[in-house]
Amino acid sequence: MALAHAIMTALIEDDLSGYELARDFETSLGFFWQASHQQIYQELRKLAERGWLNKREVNQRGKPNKIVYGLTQPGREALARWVYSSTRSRPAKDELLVKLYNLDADNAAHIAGEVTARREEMMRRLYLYEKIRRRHYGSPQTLPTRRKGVYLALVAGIRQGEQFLAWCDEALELLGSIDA
Amino acid sequence: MALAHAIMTALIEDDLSGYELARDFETSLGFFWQASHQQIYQELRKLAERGWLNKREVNQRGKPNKIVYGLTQPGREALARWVYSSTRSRPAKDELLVKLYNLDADNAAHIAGEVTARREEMMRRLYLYEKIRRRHYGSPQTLPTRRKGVYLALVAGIRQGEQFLAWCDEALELLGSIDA
DNA sequence: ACTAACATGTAACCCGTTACATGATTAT
DNA sequence: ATAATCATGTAACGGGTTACATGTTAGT
Repeated sequence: MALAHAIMTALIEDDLSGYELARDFETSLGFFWQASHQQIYQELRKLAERGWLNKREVNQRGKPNKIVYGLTQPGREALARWVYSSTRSRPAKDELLVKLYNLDADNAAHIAGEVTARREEMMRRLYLYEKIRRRHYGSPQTLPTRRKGVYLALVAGIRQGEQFLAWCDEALELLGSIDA
Repeated sequence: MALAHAIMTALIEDDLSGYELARDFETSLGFFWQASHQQIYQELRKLAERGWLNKREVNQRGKPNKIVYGLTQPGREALARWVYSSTRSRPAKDELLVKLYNLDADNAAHIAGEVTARREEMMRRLYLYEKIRRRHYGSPQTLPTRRKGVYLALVAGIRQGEQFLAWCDEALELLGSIDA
Protein backbone atom coordinates (compact mmCIF):
# COMPACT_ATOMS: atom_id res chain seq x y z
CA MET A 1 0.00 0.00 0.00
CA ALA A 2 2.95 2.29 0.29
CA LEU A 3 3.12 3.40 -3.32
CA ALA A 4 -0.43 4.70 -3.13
CA HIS A 5 0.46 6.82 -0.14
CA ALA A 6 3.70 8.03 -1.68
CA ILE A 7 1.74 9.22 -4.72
CA MET A 8 -0.84 10.96 -2.56
CA THR A 9 1.99 12.55 -0.60
CA ALA A 10 3.38 13.96 -3.84
CA LEU A 11 -0.06 15.47 -4.50
CA ILE A 12 -0.48 17.21 -1.14
CA GLU A 13 0.36 20.66 -2.45
CA ASP A 14 0.03 20.37 -6.21
CA ASP A 15 -2.15 18.50 -8.66
CA LEU A 16 0.03 16.56 -11.07
CA SER A 17 -0.24 14.31 -14.12
CA GLY A 18 1.15 10.79 -14.26
CA TYR A 19 4.05 12.01 -16.32
CA GLU A 20 4.89 14.77 -13.87
CA LEU A 21 4.63 12.34 -10.97
CA ALA A 22 6.99 9.92 -12.69
CA ARG A 23 9.45 12.78 -13.17
CA ASP A 24 9.15 13.78 -9.51
CA PHE A 25 9.74 10.19 -8.49
CA GLU A 26 13.18 10.49 -10.01
CA THR A 27 14.03 13.26 -7.56
CA SER A 28 12.68 14.69 -4.29
CA LEU A 29 10.21 12.13 -2.92
CA GLY A 30 11.80 9.63 -5.29
CA PHE A 31 14.98 9.79 -3.22
CA PHE A 32 13.13 7.72 -0.62
CA TRP A 33 10.56 5.92 -2.73
CA GLN A 34 11.04 5.17 -6.40
CA ALA A 35 8.44 4.08 -8.88
CA SER A 36 8.35 3.62 -12.64
CA HIS A 37 5.79 5.34 -14.83
CA GLN A 38 4.11 1.98 -15.47
CA GLN A 39 3.52 1.52 -11.78
CA ILE A 40 2.36 5.08 -11.34
CA TYR A 41 -0.25 4.97 -14.11
CA GLN A 42 -1.70 1.75 -12.72
CA GLU A 43 -1.83 3.10 -9.22
CA LEU A 44 -3.40 6.38 -10.33
CA ARG A 45 -6.21 4.43 -12.00
CA LYS A 46 -6.84 2.44 -8.81
CA LEU A 47 -6.72 5.53 -6.61
CA ALA A 48 -9.18 7.36 -8.85
CA GLU A 49 -11.53 4.34 -8.85
CA ARG A 50 -11.38 4.27 -5.07
CA GLY A 51 -12.31 7.93 -4.93
CA TRP A 52 -9.09 9.11 -3.33
CA LEU A 53 -8.07 11.08 -6.40
CA ASN A 54 -10.01 13.05 -8.94
CA LYS A 55 -8.84 13.57 -12.50
CA ARG A 56 -9.34 16.14 -15.18
CA GLU A 57 -7.94 16.46 -18.67
CA VAL A 58 -5.89 19.55 -19.37
CA ASN A 59 -5.42 20.84 -22.89
CA GLN A 60 -2.00 22.23 -23.57
CA ARG A 61 -0.71 24.09 -26.55
CA GLY A 62 2.46 22.74 -28.10
CA LYS A 63 2.19 19.57 -26.03
CA PRO A 64 -0.10 16.55 -25.84
CA ASN A 65 -3.02 16.79 -23.45
CA LYS A 66 -2.38 15.56 -19.96
CA ILE A 67 -4.55 14.06 -17.24
CA VAL A 68 -4.06 15.85 -13.97
CA TYR A 69 -4.83 14.17 -10.67
CA GLY A 70 -5.71 15.82 -7.38
CA LEU A 71 -6.37 14.62 -3.84
CA THR A 72 -10.03 14.39 -2.87
CA GLN A 73 -11.18 14.94 0.70
CA PRO A 74 -11.43 11.16 1.30
CA GLY A 75 -7.94 10.88 -0.15
CA ARG A 76 -6.57 13.45 2.28
CA GLU A 77 -8.23 11.65 5.13
CA ALA A 78 -6.85 8.26 4.07
CA LEU A 79 -3.38 9.76 3.80
CA ALA A 80 -3.64 11.33 7.25
CA ARG A 81 -4.76 7.99 8.72
CA TRP A 82 -1.87 6.19 7.02
CA VAL A 83 0.65 8.41 8.79
CA TYR A 84 -0.65 7.03 12.09
CA SER A 85 -0.29 3.40 11.00
CA SER A 86 2.85 1.70 12.21
CA THR A 87 5.54 0.75 9.74
CA ARG A 88 8.04 -1.96 10.37
CA SER A 89 11.39 -1.23 8.85
CA ARG A 90 12.78 -3.71 6.43
CA PRO A 91 16.49 -3.20 6.16
CA ALA A 92 17.85 -2.47 2.72
CA LYS A 93 18.93 -5.29 0.47
CA ASP A 94 22.26 -4.66 -1.15
CA GLU A 95 23.75 -7.03 -3.70
CA LEU A 96 27.15 -5.38 -3.39
CA LEU A 97 27.41 -6.41 0.26
CA VAL A 98 26.45 -9.97 -0.66
CA LYS A 99 29.18 -9.91 -3.28
CA LEU A 100 31.66 -8.93 -0.57
CA TYR A 101 30.97 -12.29 1.06
CA ASN A 102 32.48 -13.79 -2.09
CA LEU A 103 35.66 -11.73 -2.03
CA ASP A 104 38.81 -13.40 -3.27
CA ALA A 105 42.11 -12.39 -4.83
CA ASP A 106 40.67 -12.71 -8.34
CA ASN A 107 37.57 -10.59 -7.96
CA ALA A 108 38.91 -7.96 -5.55
CA ALA A 109 39.72 -5.55 -8.37
CA HIS A 110 36.27 -5.91 -9.91
CA ILE A 111 34.56 -5.33 -6.58
CA ALA A 112 36.76 -2.31 -5.95
CA GLY A 113 35.57 -1.03 -9.33
CA GLU A 114 31.96 -1.41 -8.31
CA VAL A 115 32.62 0.38 -5.03
CA THR A 116 34.23 3.22 -6.95
CA ALA A 117 31.22 3.46 -9.27
CA ARG A 118 28.86 3.58 -6.32
CA ARG A 119 31.01 6.21 -4.69
CA GLU A 120 30.79 8.45 -7.73
CA GLU A 121 27.06 7.93 -8.03
CA MET A 122 26.67 8.93 -4.40
CA MET A 123 28.85 12.00 -4.87
CA ARG A 124 26.56 13.20 -7.63
CA ARG A 125 23.53 12.55 -5.47
CA LEU A 126 25.02 14.34 -2.49
CA TYR A 127 25.80 17.33 -4.66
CA LEU A 128 22.11 17.45 -5.60
CA TYR A 129 20.98 17.04 -1.99
CA GLU A 130 23.27 19.80 -0.80
CA LYS A 131 22.11 22.12 -3.54
CA ILE A 132 18.51 21.59 -2.46
CA ARG A 133 19.41 22.05 1.19
CA ARG A 134 21.23 25.31 0.59
CA ARG A 135 18.47 26.67 -1.58
CA HIS A 136 15.41 25.72 0.38
CA TYR A 137 16.33 24.55 3.83
CA GLY A 138 18.96 27.00 5.05
CA SER A 139 17.37 27.70 8.41
CA PRO A 140 15.29 24.67 9.38
CA GLN A 141 13.97 26.18 12.61
CA THR A 142 11.98 28.79 10.72
CA LEU A 143 10.37 26.42 8.21
CA PRO A 144 6.64 25.69 8.35
CA THR A 145 5.92 22.33 10.00
CA ARG A 146 5.49 20.19 6.91
CA ARG A 147 8.69 21.54 5.40
CA LYS A 148 10.53 20.62 8.58
CA GLY A 149 9.58 17.00 7.88
CA VAL A 150 10.85 17.21 4.32
CA TYR A 151 14.03 18.77 5.68
CA LEU A 152 14.55 15.84 8.05
CA ALA A 153 14.14 13.36 5.20
CA LEU A 154 16.69 15.32 3.19
CA VAL A 155 19.12 15.34 6.11
CA ALA A 156 18.69 11.57 6.44
CA GLY A 157 19.71 11.24 2.79
CA ILE A 158 22.69 13.54 3.23
CA ARG A 159 23.96 11.84 6.37
CA GLN A 160 23.55 8.42 4.87
CA GLY A 161 25.38 9.52 1.74
CA GLU A 162 28.29 11.02 3.64
CA GLN A 163 28.59 7.89 5.71
CA PHE A 164 28.57 5.81 2.55
CA LEU A 165 31.44 7.82 1.05
CA ALA A 166 33.49 7.22 4.19
CA TRP A 167 32.75 3.52 4.00
CA CYS A 168 33.74 3.38 0.33
CA ASP A 169 37.10 4.92 1.20
CA GLU A 170 37.70 2.40 3.93
CA ALA A 171 36.61 -0.45 1.67
CA LEU A 172 38.80 0.71 -1.20
CA GLU A 173 41.80 0.88 1.07
CA LEU A 174 41.35 -2.65 2.34
CA LEU A 175 40.47 -3.98 -1.12
CA GLY A 176 43.55 -2.30 -2.55
CA SER A 177 45.78 -4.22 -0.15
CA ILE A 178 44.67 -7.57 -1.56
CA ASP A 179 47.18 -9.16 -3.93
CA ALA A 180 45.78 -10.32 -7.24
CA MET B 1 18.33 -13.46 -9.50
CA ALA B 2 19.87 -12.10 -6.36
CA LEU B 3 18.22 -14.45 -3.89
CA ALA B 4 19.68 -17.43 -5.71
CA HIS B 5 23.14 -15.97 -5.37
CA ALA B 6 22.63 -14.98 -1.76
CA ILE B 7 21.67 -18.58 -0.96
CA MET B 8 24.68 -19.94 -2.81
CA THR B 9 26.85 -17.43 -0.97
CA ALA B 10 25.56 -18.82 2.31
CA LEU B 11 26.58 -22.28 1.14
CA ILE B 12 30.18 -21.42 0.16
CA GLU B 13 31.72 -22.91 3.27
CA ASP B 14 29.01 -25.15 4.72
CA ASP B 15 26.24 -27.36 3.38
CA LEU B 16 22.95 -26.35 4.97
CA SER B 17 19.30 -27.34 5.05
CA GLY B 18 16.47 -24.98 4.13
CA TYR B 19 15.66 -24.55 7.76
CA GLU B 20 19.25 -23.69 8.67
CA LEU B 21 19.44 -21.25 5.75
CA ALA B 22 16.26 -19.54 6.86
CA ARG B 23 17.74 -19.17 10.34
CA ASP B 24 20.98 -17.74 8.92
CA PHE B 25 18.98 -15.29 6.85
CA GLU B 26 17.79 -13.77 10.11
CA THR B 27 21.37 -12.88 11.00
CA SER B 28 24.76 -12.59 9.27
CA LEU B 29 24.08 -12.58 5.51
CA GLY B 30 20.48 -11.77 6.40
CA PHE B 31 21.64 -8.35 7.62
CA PHE B 32 22.07 -7.41 3.98
CA TRP B 33 19.64 -9.73 2.25
CA GLN B 34 16.57 -11.14 3.96
CA ALA B 35 14.38 -13.99 2.81
CA SER B 36 11.53 -15.95 4.33
CA HIS B 37 11.61 -19.73 4.58
CA GLN B 38 8.91 -19.94 1.91
CA GLN B 39 11.10 -18.12 -0.54
CA ILE B 40 14.14 -20.15 0.41
CA TYR B 41 12.49 -23.55 -0.07
CA GLN B 42 11.21 -22.51 -3.50
CA GLU B 43 14.58 -21.20 -4.56
CA LEU B 44 16.40 -24.30 -3.29
CA ARG B 45 14.16 -26.45 -5.45
CA LYS B 46 14.90 -24.32 -8.52
CA LEU B 47 18.63 -24.26 -7.84
CA ALA B 48 18.74 -28.04 -7.42
CA GLU B 49 16.78 -28.49 -10.67
CA ARG B 50 19.24 -26.26 -12.44
CA GLY B 51 22.12 -28.35 -11.13
CA TRP B 52 23.72 -25.59 -9.08
CA LEU B 53 22.99 -27.36 -5.81
CA ASN B 54 22.92 -30.99 -4.83
CA LYS B 55 20.80 -32.33 -2.02
CA ARG B 56 20.94 -35.25 0.35
CA GLU B 57 18.64 -36.31 3.15
CA VAL B 58 20.21 -36.50 6.58
CA ASN B 59 18.70 -38.65 9.30
CA GLN B 60 18.89 -37.12 12.73
CA ARG B 61 18.10 -38.65 16.08
CA GLY B 62 15.69 -36.74 18.25
CA LYS B 63 14.80 -34.43 15.31
CA PRO B 64 12.99 -34.73 11.98
CA ASN B 65 15.13 -35.59 8.99
CA LYS B 66 16.52 -32.66 7.07
CA ILE B 67 17.49 -32.09 3.46
CA VAL B 68 20.94 -30.64 3.20
CA TYR B 69 22.02 -28.66 0.15
CA GLY B 70 25.54 -28.13 -1.13
CA LEU B 71 27.12 -26.15 -3.96
CA THR B 72 28.01 -28.16 -7.05
CA GLN B 73 30.92 -27.21 -9.26
CA PRO B 74 28.59 -25.51 -11.80
CA GLY B 75 27.03 -23.69 -8.85
CA ARG B 76 30.39 -22.40 -7.67
CA GLU B 77 31.18 -21.27 -11.20
CA ALA B 78 27.83 -19.50 -11.61
CA LEU B 79 28.38 -17.75 -8.29
CA ALA B 80 31.87 -16.66 -9.27
CA ARG B 81 30.54 -15.28 -12.57
CA TRP B 82 27.76 -13.41 -10.78
CA VAL B 83 30.30 -11.50 -8.71
CA TYR B 84 31.66 -10.05 -11.95
CA SER B 85 28.24 -8.93 -13.18
CA SER B 86 27.47 -5.29 -12.58
CA THR B 87 24.82 -4.35 -10.08
CA ARG B 88 22.98 -1.11 -10.19
CA SER B 89 22.10 0.20 -6.79
CA ARG B 90 18.50 0.82 -6.07
CA PRO B 91 18.27 3.18 -3.12
CA ALA B 92 16.33 1.96 -0.12
CA LYS B 93 12.65 2.64 0.13
CA ASP B 94 11.64 3.94 3.50
CA GLU B 95 8.04 4.60 4.44
CA LEU B 96 9.06 6.58 7.47
CA LEU B 97 10.76 9.20 5.32
CA VAL B 98 7.64 9.41 3.13
CA LYS B 99 5.62 9.96 6.28
CA LEU B 100 7.88 12.86 7.18
CA TYR B 101 6.63 14.61 4.05
CA ASN B 102 3.24 14.58 5.77
CA LEU B 103 4.44 16.11 9.03
CA ASP B 104 2.02 18.39 10.84
CA ALA B 105 1.34 19.53 14.39
CA ASP B 106 -1.12 16.68 14.94
CA ASN B 107 1.02 13.75 13.84
CA ALA B 108 4.43 15.01 15.03
CA ALA B 109 4.17 13.07 18.31
CA HIS B 110 3.26 9.85 16.51
CA ILE B 111 6.12 10.20 14.05
CA ALA B 112 8.50 10.93 16.92
CA GLY B 113 7.28 7.68 18.46
CA GLU B 114 8.10 5.77 15.32
CA VAL B 115 11.54 7.35 15.15
CA THR B 116 12.13 6.32 18.76
CA ALA B 117 11.09 2.74 18.00
CA ARG B 118 13.43 2.60 15.04
CA ARG B 119 16.21 4.02 17.14
CA GLU B 120 15.81 1.28 19.72
CA GLU B 121 15.65 -1.39 17.05
CA MET B 122 18.88 -0.08 15.57
CA MET B 123 20.54 0.04 18.99
CA ARG B 124 19.84 -3.66 19.43
CA ARG B 125 21.14 -4.42 16.00
CA LEU B 126 24.29 -2.40 16.53
CA TYR B 127 24.92 -4.23 19.76
CA LEU B 128 24.80 -7.49 17.82
CA TYR B 129 27.06 -6.16 15.05
CA GLU B 130 29.62 -4.92 17.54
CA LYS B 131 29.60 -8.22 19.37
CA ILE B 132 30.35 -10.03 16.12
CA ARG B 133 33.04 -7.55 15.21
CA ARG B 134 34.81 -7.85 18.54
CA ARG B 135 34.66 -11.63 18.49
CA HIS B 136 35.61 -12.39 14.94
CA TYR B 137 36.99 -9.33 13.23
CA GLY B 138 39.31 -7.72 15.78
CA SER B 139 42.26 -7.30 13.42
CA PRO B 140 40.94 -7.06 9.88
CA GLN B 141 44.39 -6.86 8.25
CA THR B 142 45.21 -10.40 9.27
CA LEU B 143 41.97 -12.02 8.10
CA PRO B 144 41.93 -14.35 5.10
CA THR B 145 40.68 -12.61 1.95
CA ARG B 146 37.08 -13.78 1.97
CA ARG B 147 36.69 -12.83 5.62
CA LYS B 148 37.96 -9.36 4.82
CA GLY B 149 34.96 -8.98 2.52
CA VAL B 150 32.57 -10.11 5.22
CA TYR B 151 34.27 -7.66 7.57
CA LEU B 152 33.67 -4.79 5.15
CA ALA B 153 30.00 -5.68 4.89
CA LEU B 154 29.79 -5.72 8.67
CA VAL B 155 31.49 -2.33 8.90
CA ALA B 156 29.01 -0.97 6.38
CA GLY B 157 26.20 -2.11 8.66
CA ILE B 158 27.84 -0.61 11.72
CA ARG B 159 28.60 2.73 10.09
CA GLN B 160 25.12 2.98 8.66
CA GLY B 161 23.61 2.14 12.02
CA GLU B 162 25.65 4.71 13.91
CA GLN B 163 24.73 7.33 11.37
CA PHE B 164 21.08 6.41 11.74
CA LEU B 165 21.22 6.86 15.51
CA ALA B 166 22.68 10.33 15.05
CA TRP B 167 19.94 11.19 12.58
CA CYS B 168 17.25 9.93 14.98
CA ASP B 169 18.57 12.23 17.67
CA GLU B 170 18.52 15.22 15.35
CA ALA B 171 15.04 14.31 14.13
CA LEU B 172 13.69 13.86 17.64
CA GLU B 173 15.03 17.23 18.67
CA LEU B 174 13.36 19.01 15.78
CA LEU B 175 10.15 17.01 16.15
CA GLY B 176 10.05 17.79 19.85
CA SER B 177 10.05 21.51 19.12
CA ILE B 178 6.78 21.29 17.20
CA ASP B 179 3.74 22.45 19.17
CA ALA B 180 0.80 20.07 19.16
C1' DA C 1 15.51 13.25 -41.12
C1' DC C 2 16.40 12.51 -36.37
C1' DT C 3 16.45 13.04 -31.47
C1' DA C 4 14.69 14.49 -27.14
C1' DA C 5 11.04 15.53 -24.31
C1' DC C 6 6.13 15.15 -23.55
C1' DA C 7 2.37 11.95 -22.61
C1' DT C 8 -0.19 7.50 -21.58
C1' DG C 9 -0.88 3.08 -21.43
C1' DT C 10 -0.96 -2.86 -21.64
C1' DA C 11 1.01 -7.52 -20.83
C1' DA C 12 4.01 -10.92 -19.11
C1' DC C 13 6.78 -12.29 -15.77
C1' DC C 14 9.27 -12.54 -11.53
C1' DC C 15 9.80 -11.70 -6.78
C1' DG C 16 8.13 -11.34 -2.17
C1' DT C 17 4.55 -11.62 1.47
C1' DT C 18 0.80 -13.67 3.82
C1' DA C 19 -1.85 -17.35 4.83
C1' DC C 20 -2.45 -22.05 5.06
C1' DA C 21 -0.83 -26.80 6.09
C1' DT C 22 1.50 -30.71 8.35
C1' DG C 23 4.06 -33.29 11.55
C1' DA C 24 7.97 -34.73 15.05
C1' DT C 25 10.45 -33.98 19.37
C1' DT C 26 11.77 -31.71 23.72
C1' DA C 27 11.01 -29.13 27.68
C1' DT C 28 7.84 -27.20 31.16
C1' DA D 1 -1.44 -30.75 28.16
C1' DT D 2 0.98 -27.06 26.00
C1' DA D 3 4.43 -24.43 23.99
C1' DA D 4 8.75 -24.06 21.60
C1' DT D 5 11.87 -25.62 18.30
C1' DC D 6 12.86 -28.38 14.39
C1' DA D 7 11.56 -29.30 9.67
C1' DT D 8 9.33 -28.77 4.96
C1' DG D 9 6.23 -27.41 2.06
C1' DT D 10 1.74 -25.18 -1.16
C1' DA D 11 -1.36 -21.44 -2.75
C1' DA D 12 -3.02 -16.92 -3.46
C1' DC D 13 -2.10 -12.44 -3.92
C1' DG D 14 0.15 -8.21 -4.62
C1' DG D 15 4.06 -5.38 -5.94
C1' DG D 16 7.66 -4.33 -9.12
C1' DT D 17 10.39 -4.88 -13.48
C1' DT D 18 10.87 -5.44 -18.31
C1' DA D 19 9.18 -5.39 -22.66
C1' DC D 20 5.96 -3.83 -25.76
C1' DA D 21 3.08 -0.15 -27.81
C1' DT D 22 1.59 4.45 -29.54
C1' DG D 23 1.50 9.18 -30.69
C1' DT D 24 2.75 14.55 -30.51
C1' DT D 25 5.70 18.56 -30.62
C1' DA D 26 10.11 21.14 -30.59
C1' DG D 27 14.70 21.63 -31.69
C1' DT D 28 18.91 20.54 -34.47
